[in-house]
Amino acid sequence: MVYRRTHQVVKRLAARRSAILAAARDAAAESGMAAVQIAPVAVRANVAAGTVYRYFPSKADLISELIADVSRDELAAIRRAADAAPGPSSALAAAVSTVAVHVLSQRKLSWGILAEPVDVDVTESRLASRREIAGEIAIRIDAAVRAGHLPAQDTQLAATALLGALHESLVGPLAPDHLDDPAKLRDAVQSVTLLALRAVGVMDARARGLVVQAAAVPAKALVGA
Amino acid sequence: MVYRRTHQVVKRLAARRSAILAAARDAAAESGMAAVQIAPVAVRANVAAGTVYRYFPSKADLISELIADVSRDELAAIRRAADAAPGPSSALAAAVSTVAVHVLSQRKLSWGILAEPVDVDVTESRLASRREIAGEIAIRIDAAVRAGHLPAQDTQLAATALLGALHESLVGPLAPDHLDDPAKLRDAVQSVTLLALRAVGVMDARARGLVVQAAAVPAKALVGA
DNA sequence: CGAAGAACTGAACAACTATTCACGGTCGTT
DNA sequence: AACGACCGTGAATAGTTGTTCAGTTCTTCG
Repeated sequence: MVYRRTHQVVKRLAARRSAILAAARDAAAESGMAAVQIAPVAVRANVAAGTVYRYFPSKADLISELIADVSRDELAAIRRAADAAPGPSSALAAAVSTVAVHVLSQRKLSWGILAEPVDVDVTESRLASRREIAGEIAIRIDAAVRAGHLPAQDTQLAATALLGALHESLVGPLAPDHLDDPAKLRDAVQSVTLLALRAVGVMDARARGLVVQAAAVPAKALVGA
Repeated sequence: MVYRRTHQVVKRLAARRSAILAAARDAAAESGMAAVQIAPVAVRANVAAGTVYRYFPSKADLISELIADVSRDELAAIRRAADAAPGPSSALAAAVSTVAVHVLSQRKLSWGILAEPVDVDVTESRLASRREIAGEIAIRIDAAVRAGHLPAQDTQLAATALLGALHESLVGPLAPDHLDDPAKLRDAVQSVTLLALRAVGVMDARARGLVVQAAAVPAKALVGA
């Protein structure tokens, strides 16, 4: 009666778990959150429906973890971009651009993570996700304020507003469909970044410069996606 | 076999219809969209569940009409406020402030109308609602651009972004709960209006002036609500 | 008043999916 | 190899609500 999981088994279990999460992610990216149903996800992951419940207590947990995963990726990308920037204002511009590029390169998935109706309650994880990302943006705004590049303001509120602007204009239902044209995608990223920077108080002329710099790097990622 | 609806009956039918819509609206305002279920709404409206289907083909139609109704009210308020303003920039500021005040004075309802998950598909009516309101804001931005008060820009994109910023920061899940303090409410309206005006290119100093003016009128509405 | 049509009722129905669980297969220890 | 524990299966279950409809009540008009 002494059964211990061998390293091999542990690895296989972890792989299954990832496969299920990946299947959920793929389903969401392809057909939206409504397509993330236990049975289809299980098929995609090459397991039976019941197996999903060996790894996730409920559908809500599965989707919550999916949301957390995607957020983690995005947060890391934002930090990377911002940390690589030469100064606080550039960092802010880079952070904003990165968010824009990310949501645009995975519009359906982003929409699913952010706001698409789901039949189970995932408000908690969505809230956590936004809080983290808004917090990161707030930090960058704060740095720019302290550097004297921006007027004093409620940075948390500003960060939240910026995220709302990005999401609504790029992945919301009103967002235009310029998926066909890479040039238009870049334009959209730049326009929205410009709006965001001006919103927190960057002067128009300076903002335009920052936007061009910030757009240079992630533009590649966008084309590649 | 000549049965004709008497004026009295027509009026009663219309009243019932309104009662059902009002019941739905109340339910949404009180407990969110999840509470807008046929049976409870019917009880609220003092009719049987089946009766609801004499007036609305399906739950989706009921909710769509609810969304359209609320949007109509908001749109009218925006137009009224903007038209009463002395100039294009003031009009824009007034429009933005009005949206802010409206969503804050009915947070739960606004959230329900805008983005709260619903089990039936209402994307169409939500889209129409946003399109109308964003269009109105776009018109005001355009006017300010043509008056030379703002730099040239994609007004539709800008309007969408502004709405996103307002909604996310005031009624989104990350919005702080300052329902308790009227002063903080006014602060929030002003802060967000300021962000919005700067976003489209109003200079900081001028924007601050516009915000104070625009806040003066609707502030009363907010206190009254 | 009475017949015919319209409106209303609310209990029964239907459809959709998350979740369960008894069974069979696989893995680890002795 | 044998045994026990765990892992995987997928058909059956269950709970939730929108929707229907046969019967009842109300309204109109000859």
